[in-house]
Amino acid sequence: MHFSDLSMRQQKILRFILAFTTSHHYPPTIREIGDEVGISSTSVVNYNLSKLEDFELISRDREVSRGLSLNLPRLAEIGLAFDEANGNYASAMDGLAASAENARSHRFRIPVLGKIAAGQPIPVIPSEPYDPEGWIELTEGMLSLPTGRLFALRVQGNSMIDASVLNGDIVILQQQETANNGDMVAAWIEGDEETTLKYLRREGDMVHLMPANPNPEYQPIVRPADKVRINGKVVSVIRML
Amino acid sequence: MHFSDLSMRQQKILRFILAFTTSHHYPPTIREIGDEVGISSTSVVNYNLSKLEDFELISRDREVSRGLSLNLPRLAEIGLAFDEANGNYASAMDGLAASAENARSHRFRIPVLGKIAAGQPIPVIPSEPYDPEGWIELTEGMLSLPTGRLFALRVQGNSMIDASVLNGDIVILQQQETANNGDMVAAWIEGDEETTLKYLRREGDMVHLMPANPNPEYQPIVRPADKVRINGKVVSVIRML
DNA sequence: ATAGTACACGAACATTTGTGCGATGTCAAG
DNA sequence: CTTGACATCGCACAAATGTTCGTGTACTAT
Repeated sequence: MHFSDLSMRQQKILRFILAFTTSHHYPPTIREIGDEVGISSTSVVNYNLSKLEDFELISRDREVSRGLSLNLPRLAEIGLAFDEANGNYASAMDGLAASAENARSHRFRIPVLGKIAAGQPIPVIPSEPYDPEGWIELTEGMLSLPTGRLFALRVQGNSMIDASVLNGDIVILQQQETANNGDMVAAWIEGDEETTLKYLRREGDMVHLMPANPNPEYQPIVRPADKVRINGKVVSVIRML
Repeated sequence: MHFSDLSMRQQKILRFILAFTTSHHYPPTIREIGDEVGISSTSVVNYNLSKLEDFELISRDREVSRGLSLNLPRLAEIGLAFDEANGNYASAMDGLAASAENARSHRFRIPVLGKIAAGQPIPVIPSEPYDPEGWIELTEGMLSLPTGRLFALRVQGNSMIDASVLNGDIVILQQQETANNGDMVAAWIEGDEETTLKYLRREGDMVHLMPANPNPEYQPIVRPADKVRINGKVVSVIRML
């Protein structure tokens, strides 16, 4: 299951819910979704919403207005794709007050999507739907890189301790399918069905995911390149004490 | 303006909104609030909600179901006492001035005031944020609700490398005159006329400022307590790669 | 006393908003 | 060609939900 496996409408719906929820602090209605995604019938939105619920990408409270919430950790798992043009996913939507508010400010709003294992990778990231604890906002000069497609994860485990990334830290990643040797990346390992935070190293057709911890308990993970999918590259680390 | 200045109903309403939003991931309706707080009339809830909006403690979207959201930074400012029954954030805090002049947006704006040495002297930390070289914005849950003014500094030097604070990192500090043993603090050393970033340790009348670097080049600084002034305590570390 | 203000109540009202259902189009399997 | 799962559309309906308004009470200032 990958984000791109979803229908275009479902992808748009997810992106819209994320953008809307982030800027409004409450979820959108069926009609608001329909208007934005270009679905005239509320029942079609409802239909797709139910599909997304089957995939556990959202959860719904029936008969409750705006009774839905994103399962952001799961979204991160399947590789939510951000809007290319605007970089910032939050301004992906047009015609909303949100985008207007966003357009004039040179800020990066970054969702904290969930946790990532740095250590013994955990099979499935335990997830609660939309965690309101999570979004951070940085201003222009704070990030040097082309601003775009950013998301954040909370680190679990100590495998990257030598890279000064500790258990509990938040890493900000730039969403990308490829990365260079030496980059710290979030990688999905097919077969193992797990995501982990490691240094990337390529050797021929093999990909080495290198921990940064001298303890022998942490060993490199070596896999064929086609069994590893890069979710993003770490561009920033944040720690709360 | 303090939290306890609000009417009991308004206090209850705020606590309920917080509890409800936390557990449902969307805000409550007027009637849900009324039921919980013990208000039979929806108009009374509406009335009090409008009051709270005047105080900028919440923001509302008119004619929108569940169209309200808490202004957490402002809430922290006025010292919201959380409900023990609901578990979270049970500690009573006496919030003081934070930097939340942008009340509608529910964000913490943190000025980056300058550099701090891990071994080098730097100028005083101004009590009035002026001419920051930049600023960072974090939102609501990113920081455990601050009880004081926040500011940020850019780290120079490697004396705290063992604490995973590297050269070039940005540390966010909470302004306070005192700190506990083990806290990482920015301290002004009288006589030396310099500010430095170190771990704090008290021993009798002496204050030890401990580096976190095994290299013998970095030595603890030991001074009489009255020669050391704490400028703030590190609550967060940010690193850009 | 009189007027004014803040707060509260309840009921009627007007939207907003989720749900249900019949009809249509597509496409691949039988 | 027929069948049937998918996905879509439009529309009617009912429930959920914000708004308005007339009334009442208590307290304050004039």
